[in-house]
Order: sequence, then C-alpha cells, then structure tokens
Amino acid sequence: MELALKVRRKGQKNKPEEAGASPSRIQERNRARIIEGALSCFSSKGFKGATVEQIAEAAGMSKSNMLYYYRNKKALYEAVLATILERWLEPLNQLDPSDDPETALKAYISEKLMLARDEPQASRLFAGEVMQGAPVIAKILSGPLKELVADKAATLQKWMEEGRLKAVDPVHFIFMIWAVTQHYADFDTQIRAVTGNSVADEDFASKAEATLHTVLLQGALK
Amino acid sequence: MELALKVRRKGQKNKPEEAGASPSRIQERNRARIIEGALSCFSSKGFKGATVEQIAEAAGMSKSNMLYYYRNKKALYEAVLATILERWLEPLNQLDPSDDPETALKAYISEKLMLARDEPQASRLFAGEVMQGAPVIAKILSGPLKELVADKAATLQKWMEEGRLKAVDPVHFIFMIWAVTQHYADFDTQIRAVTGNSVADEDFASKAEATLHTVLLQGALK
DNA sequence: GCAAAACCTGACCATTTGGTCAAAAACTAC
DNA sequence: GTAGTTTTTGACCAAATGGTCAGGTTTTGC
Repeated sequence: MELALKVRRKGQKNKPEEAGASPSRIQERNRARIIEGALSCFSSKGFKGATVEQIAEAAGMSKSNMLYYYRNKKALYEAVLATILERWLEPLNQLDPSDDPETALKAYISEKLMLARDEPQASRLFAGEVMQGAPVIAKILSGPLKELVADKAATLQKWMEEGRLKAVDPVHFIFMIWAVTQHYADFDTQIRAVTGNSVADEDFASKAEATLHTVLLQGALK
Repeated sequence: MELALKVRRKGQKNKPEEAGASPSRIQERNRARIIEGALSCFSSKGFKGATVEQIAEAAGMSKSNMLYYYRNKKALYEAVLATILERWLEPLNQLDPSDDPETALKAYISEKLMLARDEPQASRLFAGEVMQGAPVIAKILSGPLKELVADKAATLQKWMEEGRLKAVDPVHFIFMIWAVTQHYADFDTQIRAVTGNSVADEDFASKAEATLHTVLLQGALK
C-alpha cells in the first residue's frame, strides 16, 4: 500500500517553502501541527498578540524549527487563513436555483451553524481579520466572494420573482444569515456568560437552530 | 456663568489617576483626546497590536504625557471599554412589557443599527474583547448583562403568552438582533468589499433597516 | 553503508515597545 | 511676581520578540 509516492529525486532540493514538490511525511505532519497551533493562537490572541514562540509550543516544536517551515509570522498567518478560507465560503455554493427555497435555506442555515460549532476558532480568526480591515484577504472578498454573493443573490431574486420568497433585499438577507450563525462562534464567550451554555452543547445548538429556522424562514418565505 | 467651579485648594494635590477630585480643564480635554485615540487604535489593531506611541500620536500628545494620565496600556484599555460599555448595553433597557411588541422591537432594532453606524469602532472594540475571551469585561457579561437579558427575555415571554409574539426562544431572538445589527459595524470591511457600500451610507442603511425589520418582525410577530 | 538532502537545535542579534524618571515649562492662586 | 502645583518633555532602560545562522542529527535514495 502507498507505493511510488516518492517523486523527489536526488539532487533536487525540496525546500519547505516551495510548495511545488511533493512534501515528505514529516513535512506534512509538521505543517499540519503548525497550522493547527497557529489557528489556535491567532484566533484567541490576534496576529500581534500571538507570539511565534507560543505557536511553536502549541505545535509541539521549537521556534527555530517552525520557522524552518514558514519563513516568518506573516507567511504563517497567511497560510492559516488560506487553509480555512475555502471551507468558510464554500457552503454558500450549495444554494441552487432549482432547489426548493425552504429546504435549501434551512440546510444552508444549519450548515453554517454547524460550522460555527465545529470550527469556532476559524470563525474568530476570520472575524478578526475582517475587523482589522482584511489586510490579507481583501482581494478575495472583493473578488471571488463578491461574485459568489452576486450569484446567490440572483438565486434568491429568482425565488422571489417566482413568488416563493418574500421580497426582501437578497444581499442583506445573506448577511443576516452569516451574522446570526457566526455570532454563535464569535461571541461564544458572551453567550456562555449570559446563558451558561454554548453552541458546543447539543441541546443549546438545537434550540439555536430552531430559532434561526423559525425566524429567518418565516420572515422570508411567502 | 460657570462660577465657582474650582474646588481644589492649595496643598491638595490632584494626581490624574485619582478620579476623585474635580479634573482641570486641561485634564478633561486630554483625557477625552486620549480615549478617542485609544478607541481608534485598539479597535483597528487590537490590544496588543496598538502601541502606546501610536495612541499618543492619535491623541496628539507625547507618549510620556499620555502615560501621565493613564498609568499604563492596560489601564487605558479598561478606561476605553468602560467608556463605551454603558452606551453599548443600555438600549436594551427601552424594551418595556407595557409597550406594543412591534413598535418596541422595531425601535430597538433601529437603535442598535444606528449605533453600529455611528460608533463602529466601539462595536469592533467590544467584539474584539469578547472574541478574545472577554478578559476585562467577563464580570459585566455574567453579572449585569446576564440579568438584563433575563429581564428582557421575560418581557418577550410575556408578549408570547399574550399571543402577540410567536413562540420562539427569547434569548436566542435577542442574540439574533445583536448579531445582525452589530454585523454592519464589525464586518463593514467585508460588506464594503462585497457591495461597494457601507452602513455609513444613508440609502444602504435604510435598505438594511428595512430588511432587518421585515425578516425579524415577520419572523417573530404572530 | 554512504553520501546527500532534509530536518532540527540553541545561541545569538536587532528592533520594538511598555514604562520610568528627573527636570523643564506652563499654569494657578494669591 | 512668586511660590506651589500641574503638565509636558526627552532621555533612558529592561523585557519581549521576530528572525538569523552555523552546525549537528536524522532520514532518504541508492
């Protein structure tokens, strides 16, 4: 099993910075650890607040070794963002014009809420990046994301014209869904303080999901 | 006009740290400048990311002089948070059991949205503090805020029992209002990138307000 | 087994940064 | 004007931190 995986040849250096060549087992493992540790640190302390030493410790290796894999702090930060970005924006894609609006929206809301539950750190990192003016991901927001939103807004618009959805501004409606679902990750501390519970708790998550479904769908469906 | 304002006497030192004695004109002015500059810096760069030098510059004075008014960075951060906190949590108070639910909720949503428009930096600072685990305001969240939410949840509950509001979880409904309104401040960068507009723009704010009213109220009213 | 490459380490350094302090300047009350 | 107080400054410092580097260790391909 797993034969012929080594493509690298002698005399062909494979510096870890260059993503081209196939990474070794060690590299894969360490890269994953580093990203994980960095996500944890960056999301809870911000870019400046997280130190490379802390991240290295969270990743279970020395600072020097970590810097062997990622040139510097900024490159590491960008790598973490790149890792979470796709998964973060992707779910919106599942909205299809040929779907039943109620079913599709319900599923989308649930998926976003589960994402907030399962990856709260990613949510917070993303939020932090945007709140600081999105210095790293600005182009993605005004490029691919903008197009994606335009596309899905058109889908909502179509449903409205078919009389299956109330006439509300589709873009603002999308923002509403993002806001209420991500809130459960980003403001988890506040929610814990106020309710004693968190979206990590199954019953609480169900209650949240039910409320979002009721309000958003009854508020939007015709 | 403005007679007899000087209460201080000779031989009675008035160190700026002590909030007791009446502050001088200069002190009042400088304190205000500092808080303003600090809010701007902290909200856009986070606690660690903002340097005392930058804050001092934003406040239009030397670092040393700023530290004459606030012992250290942490004290300054706490002062900024204290300044915005009351205004931030207060609006919820206007929900009164004797109000008409539709009118009251509409007004509350609008007020929160206007707050996001007028004080986006405060919103972002608050969000950042909570996202990092609310190290400074934890006690306020689990104390006064928790009580306030419990009280207002009871108000919503009463409206539900009177059949004037759909039976949804009142606490989650409050969270929804917070989430969608603050989103316009906290994610302003993303909203700008995607739509080209911001809640700072009047027409855009109206559109947002209308959408929030429609969805949240139609989703909650009976 | 033996290069060569990949991986890892600890010592080291330059810079940034929060904060101190002594003394000068400006203001206030009389 | 002058003495006492408040305000302001700039020089200074210690700690933290991001990053480098020379060299050691392990792994890999053959």
